[in-house]
Amino acid sequence: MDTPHPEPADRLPVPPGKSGCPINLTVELLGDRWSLVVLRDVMFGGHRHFRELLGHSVEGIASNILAARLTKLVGAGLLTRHDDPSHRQKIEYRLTEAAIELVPLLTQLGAWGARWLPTTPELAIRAQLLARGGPEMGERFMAELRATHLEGRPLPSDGVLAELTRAYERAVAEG
Amino acid sequence: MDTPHPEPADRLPVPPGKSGCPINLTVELLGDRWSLVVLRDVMFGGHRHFRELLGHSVEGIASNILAARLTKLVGAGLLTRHDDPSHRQKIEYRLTEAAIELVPLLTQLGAWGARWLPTTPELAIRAQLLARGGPEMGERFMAELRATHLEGRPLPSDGVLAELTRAYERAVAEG
DNA sequence: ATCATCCGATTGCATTCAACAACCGGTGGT
DNA sequence: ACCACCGGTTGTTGAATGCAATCGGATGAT
Repeated sequence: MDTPHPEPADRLPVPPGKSGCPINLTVELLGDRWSLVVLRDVMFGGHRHFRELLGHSVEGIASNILAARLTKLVGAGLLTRHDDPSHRQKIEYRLTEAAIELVPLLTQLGAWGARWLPTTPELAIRAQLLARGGPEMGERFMAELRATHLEGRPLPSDGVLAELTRAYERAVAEG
Repeated sequence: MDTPHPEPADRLPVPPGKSGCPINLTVELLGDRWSLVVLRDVMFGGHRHFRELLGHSVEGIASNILAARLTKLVGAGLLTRHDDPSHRQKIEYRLTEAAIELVPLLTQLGAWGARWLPTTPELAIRAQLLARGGPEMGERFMAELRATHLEGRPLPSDGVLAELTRAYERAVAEG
């Protein structure tokens, strides 16, 4: 659980004998079976609690893996832990700015998968819609995420996420 | 080594009991410690042979892992194997169109890493340059890769890759 | 006060994956 | 004949992952 720093400012802490290549370091941090899937569920699914993430994910992550990933992501500065007023031992996980800036990456990931892999059509629609929206749509989405995760404001019902969700539900209804 | 099909056209082979989410399927395929690093070395390093990939990578992949990844990537339709005329048992690995279309993803990966992780400054420069070039630069780079990997033409000395390499070497010399 | 339920995890166990080092047979140049 | 090079393979070890069962504390209804 050695964590890279979450601060973009300080350069040159320099890795010991490792690589230092941006692609390699990112893969080292996020290149496993679950990290990005968990972040996807927090971003697009709006799930902020352990049980939500455990159950509502389509893939069925094991609870020990989820716990390990959450700890790692918090340590890496991609998630923050907060007490939930409604239940003393309930914990809320929120995205940090670093995680929110993964939106373009997740977008590309989804777009590529929708293009080259045998995806479920209804699920592919969201990815395609977001990719087709371009950087402008990505920025709007990131602004929404900042508002809800960083400033605690409610999600707009006319926002990007709402639009994506509606498109998905429409596809499910039609299909 | 069960491989998803490399054809974008045929939809609806539908995964058996799995997920179907574009992000999840892409993570399932590429979300490990080495797959993207190998592709990075083929794309940016121009390495097409086993020994090159084994030695010239900064990270030092083990030979058995490299062999396994190459087989997997070929099976997944991201690389193709070709005999090398210069040596009967030399094998050349070339990028496919599917792999070339990972350029935007690799770009985002590098940009995010350069922004949020303790990268080596000289290596970060390439990532930042490519990201700053936007989709237009990405397209030019992809065109270069198609020319060399798909059509067998030589790399232009005034191309994107040459420019990135020069920027890197300049940074090394100055630093 | 009791009890079922929900909360974020933890434990134990089996399987898979990655790292490391040694080695293989075929090839090509000298 | 020699030897460096070619794309791998083999064997071993420790780490990561997947799965099922379970934990102790908190909560709410009865």
